[in-house]
Amino acid sequence: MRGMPRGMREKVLSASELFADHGLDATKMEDIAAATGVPKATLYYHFEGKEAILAFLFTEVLDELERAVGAATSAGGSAVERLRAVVIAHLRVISAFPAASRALQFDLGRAARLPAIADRVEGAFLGPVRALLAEGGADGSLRPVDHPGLVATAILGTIVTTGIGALTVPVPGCQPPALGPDALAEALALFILRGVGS
Amino acid sequence: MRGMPRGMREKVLSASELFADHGLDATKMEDIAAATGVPKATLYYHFEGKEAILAFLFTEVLDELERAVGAATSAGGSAVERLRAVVIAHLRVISAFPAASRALQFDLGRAARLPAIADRVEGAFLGPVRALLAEGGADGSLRPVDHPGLVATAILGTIVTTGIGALTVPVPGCQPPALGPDALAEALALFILRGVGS
Amino acid sequence: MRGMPRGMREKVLSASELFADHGLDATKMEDIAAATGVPKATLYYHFEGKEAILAFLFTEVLDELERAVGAATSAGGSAVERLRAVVIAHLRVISAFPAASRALQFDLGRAARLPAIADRVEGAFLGPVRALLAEGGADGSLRPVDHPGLVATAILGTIVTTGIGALTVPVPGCQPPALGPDALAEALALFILRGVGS
Amino acid sequence: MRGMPRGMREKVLSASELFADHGLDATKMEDIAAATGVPKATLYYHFEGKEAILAFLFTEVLDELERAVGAATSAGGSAVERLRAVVIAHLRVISAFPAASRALQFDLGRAARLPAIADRVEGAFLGPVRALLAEGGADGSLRPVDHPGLVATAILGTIVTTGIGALTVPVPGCQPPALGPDALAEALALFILRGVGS
DNA sequence: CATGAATGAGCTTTCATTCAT
DNA sequence: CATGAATGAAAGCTCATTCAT
Repeated sequence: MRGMPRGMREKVLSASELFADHGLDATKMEDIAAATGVPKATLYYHFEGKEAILAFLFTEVLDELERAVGAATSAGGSAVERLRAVVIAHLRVISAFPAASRALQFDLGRAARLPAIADRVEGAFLGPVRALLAEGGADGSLRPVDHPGLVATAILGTIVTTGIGALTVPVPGCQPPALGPDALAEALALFILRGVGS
Repeated sequence: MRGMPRGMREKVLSASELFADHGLDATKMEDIAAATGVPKATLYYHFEGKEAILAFLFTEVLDELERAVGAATSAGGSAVERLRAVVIAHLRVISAFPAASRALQFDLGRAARLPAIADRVEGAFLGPVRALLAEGGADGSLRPVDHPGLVATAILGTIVTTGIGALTVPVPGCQPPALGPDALAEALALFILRGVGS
Repeated sequence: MRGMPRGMREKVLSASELFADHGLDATKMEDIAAATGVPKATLYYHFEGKEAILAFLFTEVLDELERAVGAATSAGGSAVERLRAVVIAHLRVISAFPAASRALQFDLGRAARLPAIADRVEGAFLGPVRALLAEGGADGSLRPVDHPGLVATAILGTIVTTGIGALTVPVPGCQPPALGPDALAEALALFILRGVGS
Repeated sequence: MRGMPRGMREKVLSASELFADHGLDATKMEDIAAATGVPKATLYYHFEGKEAILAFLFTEVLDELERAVGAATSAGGSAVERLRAVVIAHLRVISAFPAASRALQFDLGRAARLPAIADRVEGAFLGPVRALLAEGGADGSLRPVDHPGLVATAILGTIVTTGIGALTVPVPGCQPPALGPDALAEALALFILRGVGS
């Protein structure tokens, strides 16, 4: 990917919607060109191809996720407070990049198979959360868990599944009384920390 | 979809792997024909197209899920016991249809946008689980929750994300020490009921 | 073509409209089956294929044309009277088989290249009219012409072009004040006998 | 249809023969590509599809027809002289574009149903000829006719039917002693002006 | 740097036709 | 005799990608 001129980043980000709505395969270079106003051949001048554009979008989201989760985990406070901060941070990222997040989920199956993406998710979210679970077990603010990898994945699934559903708008007008990212985080954190048992 | 002759069902089910590995768009009718042994034109005789075949696969999984979850929720016992049964049931379905489940997750973005699929997930899982949450709140075996729809979705995300990761084999050899569906259910139920708080 | 059971002829004739509207290639066996109520495989039992069905329709029209023109030319009277009768006869056939006539014109290019059809047109119309021109030249009721074949073709073109346009309804509602076959014949006979010169 | 580069027009015109010999449906894009030397995808880049290519060919002929008939009718002289000029002009166009004219007649049924083509024929031939008939009725050089539209159509049918038969070569070797366009025009003009009556 | 024009490589889909019953 | 089911064989069309300017 060659250095992008000013404005290109924003233009290309605006293609997220397309990928989110149709998926990688059904999104044609022609459509991207039309949606961004950047001629097809110019897109090829800056990106290797369609996949590179999608990867760029994913990278933008994952960069932000890494930054936000990093900030949350490296802040002060007990493990439980920082885990709560992670949930909020993640949902805010989804809220900030709704279309790109939706695109990421749309092509999740494919994305998860791209080692580059899997590595980024590991580094940006799963690793930090596993570390947090360990620290929490040690400082007594979290319950020790037998399978930290599994639990980290469960937390990721919880956040992403509800976040995409509640914070992005797949079909206009068919959402329940939408919670904002912070209210959603409140409810989710309760679920993640306490579960549903009495 | 015309009435399918004996054996066709099994042959077509065997195409799940293809969809699971490549996704809808990258799965060519040619490949399906080769994998199933059913000539391309014959597939078109029985199904409207590629999408209809994928929908058929999804339907098979969701039928089984509905049956299994239905059995779990309608069994005797407290709400908490039945919720635990639902988790086991769901993971067993994923375990029984690993490829089709993976395909369902692969094309989740698309699938979730198909109202038919969304309705089936609602009827097969979300509805029953919301009912269970309400009953549990009433009988005291579960903690009352403010947003039952959100929590049901969180439980679904938890089960599917970890189930697909642990019970199906996307890329050979890169799994953690694989738990079976029942051991996984044990661990997940703990997370879902207790959360990770201390 | 096997012997056709009762009612089949009428059913198949009712497919003329399809051929007239879409042409041979764009008319699918499926459509013919649907339009006639005769199952596709049964059509194949009675006809060699699509072309054979179209040929059957053409034959019906050309049989009738031959009969009608034959009656007109073999009636008594001068050559000019009989030529006038030929014009009337031809237009009545078009009027009696509007869809099949339209189909014949639709696939005229193809039909004219089929020697069988060309021969039938020669035998049913061109030959008799050439004979009439010769007789008329002899009995003085018609002007002797240098190229009787050319003139016979010109007469055919005149009748068919105007007849199809005026007596069949390609597009509903866009016809000029429609003349019936006999009024049309009157006008055409005047053109054919007198021309437009003063 | 995008703007065509130099040489494309000629190349595409050379496909007339294909359409003339096989008709629209039986002419495969592949054949056109082979015949013109223009790759299939490039044809699709310049034309919407097969029909658009055929329409382009028709347009070329009809443009020329319009020009030639326009010149003939706007020349000086009496109506009868100009009508004679129209016949010559039309036959010369057929002679200049034999394959495309044949293609036009081959798919006449289809073409006539395309409003665009019908309009062009009206503007290029029928309208001018109707005007001529009116002028001739006024200046006394032509016989007044009751149905000018019908007569104009009859003249068109006469010219086209004989012109295609005599000036283009559908099947090698089965033509009568071929007249050239001018000799043919002579014979036809006689028919059109005087008819065959004595 | 940017891009309009061009195209190679496929894939979905359609249908005429066959044949076992 | 009649027909539902099945399929082989195309062909139209699309699209990612390239490249000369």
